[in-house]
Amino acid sequence: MGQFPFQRLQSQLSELIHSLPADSRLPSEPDLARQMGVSRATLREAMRSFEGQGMIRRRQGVGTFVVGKVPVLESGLEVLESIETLAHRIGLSVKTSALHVERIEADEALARVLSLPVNSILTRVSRVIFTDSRPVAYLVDTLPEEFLTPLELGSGFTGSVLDLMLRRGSPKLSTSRTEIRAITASSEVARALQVQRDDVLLQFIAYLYSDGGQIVDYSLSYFLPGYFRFHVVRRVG
Amino acid sequence: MGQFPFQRLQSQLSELIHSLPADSRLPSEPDLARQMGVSRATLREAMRSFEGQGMIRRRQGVGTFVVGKVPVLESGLEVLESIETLAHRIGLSVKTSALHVERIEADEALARVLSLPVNSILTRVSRVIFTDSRPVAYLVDTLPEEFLTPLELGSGFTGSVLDLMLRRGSPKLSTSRTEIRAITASSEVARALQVQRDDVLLQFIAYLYSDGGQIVDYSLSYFLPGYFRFHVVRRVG
DNA sequence: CAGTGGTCTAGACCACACG
DNA sequence: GTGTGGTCTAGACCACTGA
Repeated sequence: MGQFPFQRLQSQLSELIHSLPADSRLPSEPDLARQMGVSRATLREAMRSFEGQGMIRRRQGVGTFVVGKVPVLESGLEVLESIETLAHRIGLSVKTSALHVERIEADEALARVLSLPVNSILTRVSRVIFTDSRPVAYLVDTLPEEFLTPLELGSGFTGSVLDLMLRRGSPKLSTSRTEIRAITASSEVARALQVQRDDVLLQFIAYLYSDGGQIVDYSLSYFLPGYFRFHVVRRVG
Repeated sequence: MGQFPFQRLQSQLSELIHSLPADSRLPSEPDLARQMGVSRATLREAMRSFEGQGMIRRRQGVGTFVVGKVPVLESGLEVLESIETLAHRIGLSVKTSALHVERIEADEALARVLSLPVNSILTRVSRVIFTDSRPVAYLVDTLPEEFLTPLELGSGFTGSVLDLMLRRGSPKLSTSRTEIRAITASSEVARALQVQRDDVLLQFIAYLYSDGGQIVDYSLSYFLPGYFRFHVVRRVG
């Protein structure tokens, strides 16, 4: 056995993956491990990075597949827009699924971020965005009941709280302060996005303000790298 | 044995870590695995996420330590500034180490991003930023020799190409287009930042333009989450 | 040198998808 | 049921640190 099984493995796997057509299936893990002359644990560890780069996709009970070119949702961060609007502008088709609307009470942490008393009534909207028959973003909006009640969400509601407010025209919105983080997927988010626990994600934590300076919406967004490309133009000095 | 060793493990470990004072050492991995009633592999997998969150730090040959509160470098993305300038503005002390300056030739990929002929002479400046006696950022600048030669870098050069150009006053700089990604650490970057391979990092890919529209500098930046907090103010519609 | 974290192995059992 | 990926185990050896 070589002294650096891991690096050798990665290049071997890279060649194998690139040599196969899109959507084709790789050998099963036990078979592939035997072929490569390593244990299954080592094989899986090496595969992790390829999955993180979006080159392969593993589906439990089915197999491991080569991923072809994927549509990319590219956007500047200067202007706030919904994923739906972004996709439409680019000419890409996205679908909302797993749309859930809940009525919840503010715990201490939520009360603090929304500047409200504890136990205030809130509306929570969570949803998963699909494109290319794959979940690529998981979005959770939390906002005071005064701005949105579950009852207001009739048919035709796509899940975008931002678009709904813009369509409604009230409250008047001004800006969103968005923090950008790199994180690993929790069990909950991993399930929603059909990735492994501990896979890398881009996270936005956003506070949306009305033109009166009030916090209208607190949102958490999780994006699959590879399907999104965010950029910002920074001025010097 | 319980049916979900992993989740139980995580909460047990979380309690243990929080119950210990900063900088204290955890039991060795074999000991801890025995105490928790799991195999060492499972223990290490659970520890990964804590390390990713910056709660613990593992050092080969030494041990695993609880990390206390760490200084955070917070910054908006609207304005481009060097890490040194940012740290100074916040009142934090950072040190540059592993400063390397090379003279290289543009390969095909570099030539394309810098809009130059292949084999053009380039200057590459790479460095690691320390704070709190820990590497927290790894920065690589690549730029045409006409803008910076290795010879220009006398003593007092901190490593910031941006600051040097601003001090020098030429070329005149306008904006930087910065792409923001969540990635896992390659072996090279992992070594520089003293983290595990596959640990999550925030990456900036930046193109710095002169006011003539020419690309002056192409930079890759890798940030340890937990030590940096980047945000952007987005306007609506 | 002894002790630590980093890597790897061979095998087992589980949860899941699909015929 | 059969075969897949997901998880876990017990043990081994390596690379590194610091006394």
